[in-house]
Amino acid sequence: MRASVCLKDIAAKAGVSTTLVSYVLNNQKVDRINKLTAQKIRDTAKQLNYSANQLARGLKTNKTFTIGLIVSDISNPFSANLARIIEDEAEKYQYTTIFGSSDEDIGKFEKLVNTMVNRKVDGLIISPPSGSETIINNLLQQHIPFVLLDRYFPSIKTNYVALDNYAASFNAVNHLISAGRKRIGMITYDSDLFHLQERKRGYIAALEKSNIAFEKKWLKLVGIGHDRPGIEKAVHKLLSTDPRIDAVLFGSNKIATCSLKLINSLSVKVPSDLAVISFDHTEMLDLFYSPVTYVEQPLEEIGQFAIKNLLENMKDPAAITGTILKAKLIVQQSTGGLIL
Amino acid sequence: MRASVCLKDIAAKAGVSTTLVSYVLNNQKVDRINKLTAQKIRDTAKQLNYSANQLARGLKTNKTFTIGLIVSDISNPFSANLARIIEDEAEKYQYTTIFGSSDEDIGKFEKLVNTMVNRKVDGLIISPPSGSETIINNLLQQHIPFVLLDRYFPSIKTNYVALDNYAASFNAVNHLISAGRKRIGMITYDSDLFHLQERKRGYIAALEKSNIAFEKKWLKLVGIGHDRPGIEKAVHKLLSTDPRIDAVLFGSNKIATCSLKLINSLSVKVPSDLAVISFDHTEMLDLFYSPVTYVEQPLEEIGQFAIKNLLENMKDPAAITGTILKAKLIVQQSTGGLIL
DNA sequence: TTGTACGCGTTATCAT
DNA sequence: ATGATAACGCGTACAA
Repeated sequence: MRASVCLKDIAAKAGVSTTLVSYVLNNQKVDRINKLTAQKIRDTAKQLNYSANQLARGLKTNKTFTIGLIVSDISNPFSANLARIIEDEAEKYQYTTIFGSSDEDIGKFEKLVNTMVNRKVDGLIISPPSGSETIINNLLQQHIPFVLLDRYFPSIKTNYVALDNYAASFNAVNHLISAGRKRIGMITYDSDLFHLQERKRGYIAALEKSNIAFEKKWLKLVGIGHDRPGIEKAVHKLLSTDPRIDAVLFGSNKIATCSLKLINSLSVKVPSDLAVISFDHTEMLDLFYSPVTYVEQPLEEIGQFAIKNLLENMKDPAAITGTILKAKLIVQQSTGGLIL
Repeated sequence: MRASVCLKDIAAKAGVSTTLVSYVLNNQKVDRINKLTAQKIRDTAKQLNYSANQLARGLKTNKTFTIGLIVSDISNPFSANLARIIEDEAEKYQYTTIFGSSDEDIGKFEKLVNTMVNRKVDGLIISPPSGSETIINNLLQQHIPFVLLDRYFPSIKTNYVALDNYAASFNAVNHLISAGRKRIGMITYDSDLFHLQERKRGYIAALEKSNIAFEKKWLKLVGIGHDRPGIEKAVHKLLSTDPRIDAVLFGSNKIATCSLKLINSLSVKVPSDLAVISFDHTEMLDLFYSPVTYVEQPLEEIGQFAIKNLLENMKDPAAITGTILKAKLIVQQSTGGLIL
């Protein structure tokens, strides 16, 4: 018992060759085929409920209509939202998406890349972890189309879609300063990833621009994995600075969620004691007792550009596009003006 | 230029047949192959950085090591968390996951199923939308291994992993009653999906058991899509019942999030005016001004059973397992006792 | 150890 | 103007 009907079955039933069946069902050589024959083929195909084996087709055509998506963790709302947009966008062009989570682990990441390449995905959309330059360069050498997502390596010429993290951070901190804050802290990841460096750079630049002397104790770095204890320690340390900080920028939605949970259980009041801003939106921010100002990434655009750049790169290997998008600061109560 | 090195390249370079290369690299017929030859093959394979074309292998072996996951919306935290668990669990057995979101749309759903079947996934994990019985029956007829996730059809004998939604709902409402609530509302989806019916049934049964006469105006049904206006209308209606309800059970995390946002902006106080319980956990619930009691689904277990049942069904087509798991009620402040 | 057919769909080439 | 033959993509499995 074969699993499903194949071209041969249709050919046999319709009394023609598989060649003809293939041509008809793919609308090729339309003018050379007798219309009645064509109709008969179409009818039997429908009757047998035929649909092509994509494995065989892919093997022959070297085209699988599959896109590989590698994020750091699909369960993170940021990734999940992006995945959904990419899925929809890919579907518009008949592509199916396969995915994997790297957990920022270079070993897992490499394995995922290899798996997807061996499955002959037509292209990859990748959030590369720290230290993955070699792997990315390999992809380039193998002429495998891909787009870096959310992050990129300035030293490597690739497609990428990312945020202007410097500006996003700069504007967020600037907003805090405009609201009268003077001692502004930041909790972000201890990582050499460029986009995270940019967030840090924007933070410090905004302070400098307003002649606020940056103090090292205001900047706390935490592990990029699931470093809940690290984040909680950072919050405690920031809250025991003397004089105490009056504002803080969280470098990611995870950091924000974890920190706000802790802050919620302490006697610190937002925004009177402490103004807070988060990177990325989650529902939680709107439902915090003092709805939280946040840096909104244009997820739709990011996803759309990722697919667009990827498709272009698949058509033309020389088409390499770096896309930088701007964030939007959504101001809510958590950064309300100081009562001086 | 061929994309990547294939068996033939190794065979040529090592001066042996492709057959031998295949055997060696797959550790077959180990005892019949000259160890030196084997080593030479392994060396050249490594040297050329060979890895097998999974398309070709799958075509021949009828095994792709791919699992298809269809949820209603991958960006929903419930689905995203489950997806992550399933991804990890599948990876333990070398399976790659491809995914798709149905948006509870039967057309989209059917298309996703077909796409995945044509890609010769070894099995499917599916959250079926309402009205998909025919499609599910087709899968059974085609002997395609699958497991229904989160939902199932009592009328069809399939693998499934689901929650005891009746008990979950019953216990939640019972908890409200124990906390002194007398007029308990529920907002849930207007759907004939069994698991949602069960939630409703549990709610009503709990009222009856405590001799509370159920009133129709306490139960509000909203669209299963993205029905924000419907949910908001339901909240308003529930809050204008007279005498006003003193508790409400939200039938999903989406309903909870949307409702709580609205409630947050009104003058209703949780839990003194209104006790609330949500289905499924999201961070938001912990950060609501009165942390929200919720029905916790054992996501890990659900995901693990899904893969386990699927793998068993793949080995033995006769192995059909229905798994029902119990929810846990996580009590927080939002259901605090009434001050009488 | 090796040749070769096979899985299935595509397509260049050949035949009426 | 219509249609069929056969090679091919790549890895596997069985006969030789």
